[in-house]
Amino acid sequence: MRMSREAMAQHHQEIVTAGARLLRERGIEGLSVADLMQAAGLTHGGFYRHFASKDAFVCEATDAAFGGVAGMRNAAGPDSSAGEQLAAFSDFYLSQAHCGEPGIGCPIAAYGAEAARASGEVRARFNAGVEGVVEWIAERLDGPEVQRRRRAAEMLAVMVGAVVAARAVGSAGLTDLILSSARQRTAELAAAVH
Amino acid sequence: MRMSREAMAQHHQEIVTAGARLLRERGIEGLSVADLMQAAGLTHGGFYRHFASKDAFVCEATDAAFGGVAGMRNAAGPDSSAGEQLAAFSDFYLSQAHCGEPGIGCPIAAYGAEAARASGEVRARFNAGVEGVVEWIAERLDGPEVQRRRRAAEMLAVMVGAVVAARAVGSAGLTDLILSSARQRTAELAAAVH
DNA sequence: ACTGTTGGATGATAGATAACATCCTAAGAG
DNA sequence: CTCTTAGGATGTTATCTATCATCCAACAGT
Repeated sequence: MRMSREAMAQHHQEIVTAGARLLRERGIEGLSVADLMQAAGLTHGGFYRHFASKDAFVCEATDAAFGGVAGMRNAAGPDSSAGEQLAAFSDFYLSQAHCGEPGIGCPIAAYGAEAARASGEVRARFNAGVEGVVEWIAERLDGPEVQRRRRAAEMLAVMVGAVVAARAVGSAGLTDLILSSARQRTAELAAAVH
Repeated sequence: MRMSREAMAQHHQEIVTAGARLLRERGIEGLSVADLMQAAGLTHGGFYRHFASKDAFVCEATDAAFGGVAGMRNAAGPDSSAGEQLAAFSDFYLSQAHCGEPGIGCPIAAYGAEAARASGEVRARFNAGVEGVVEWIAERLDGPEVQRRRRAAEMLAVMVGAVVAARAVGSAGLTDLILSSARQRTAELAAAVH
């Protein structure tokens, strides 16, 4: 059943979109090609007309997931001040909502550990993604370039670690403690901005 | 080939020890029962004489892995000051060595994200493990109980996030930036100790 | 006899291919 | 420019092989 060029592109898009979510929900090894294609409304056989391998799909879906992070960064709107943008970003990142819905959240927290043992291509996408986040944060901080990057990296680390730890523990009290202490630190870091 | 009672206990111990390492190296879904038993010097068939299920094994191995973290915390020796103990812990945690050898490192950074979607039993072990680390750090900080726990939670978060992010990116420069900025922050946090 | 180990069996599921049906697209004829 | 047609792109179903967790019967040391 050959489809039109647009239909094909749309299917590709749907696979990547659904995949970017499922990848964050279930991890790389936890997501099967069959489940992925079913989520996209297709059957598993057609997968390899869109991707050379599962790994190639993971690369594309990872890019899409980091693109979602970019959207999350712009939640405060482009007209807001740097401080407001940072606050909106870290507030959402460190929210219970983000912890509860990994599928729409940060790929680093969702499957960064798995990506560390993935192919070089996947790691390259993560490298670019992490670099992008650090740069975006650094642009919104004050001070000399080097210090801004250092503080941006620290901010990313607290956020990622807090969400990973908060998701791993079951107790609500511990989750709150971790998230709120991280929120406090990100607020401090973002305090001195232009 | 029946073995003595001690040999049986020793085998159990070997499975758990080898498993605690492999679990951190490959993740829960990335580790097969057959590989695990082979690493322990046994064949796959006997696994279920030691554990009711793979999940039960993951629980025990997770406890063992957190036990390894406790050993890592005592690297500075019990005679050192609180500040020295904290510094030794965070210095190792945020070292290239720890990033390069997940098998002997922190289970939260290694498979915390996977644990978040694991069974309630596994999550309970993580809860206890994380609580233990936070408590250990908090005991070595100064100030009122509540603030100590907050700072301890923040410290754990930066460390976990830094290692997860550092492992996920390939570039040495980015890894260094992340680890060193986290080291700087843990040093600040540990500065005011008794 | 009991119990832990072995090696193999089992059924499920994984990623990846193949044969086949469909029908879009581009090239050439008029 | 329009119509036709050959060829290839795209999706479906069925299937392959490997591997997974789990279980079991036979063996062997206590």
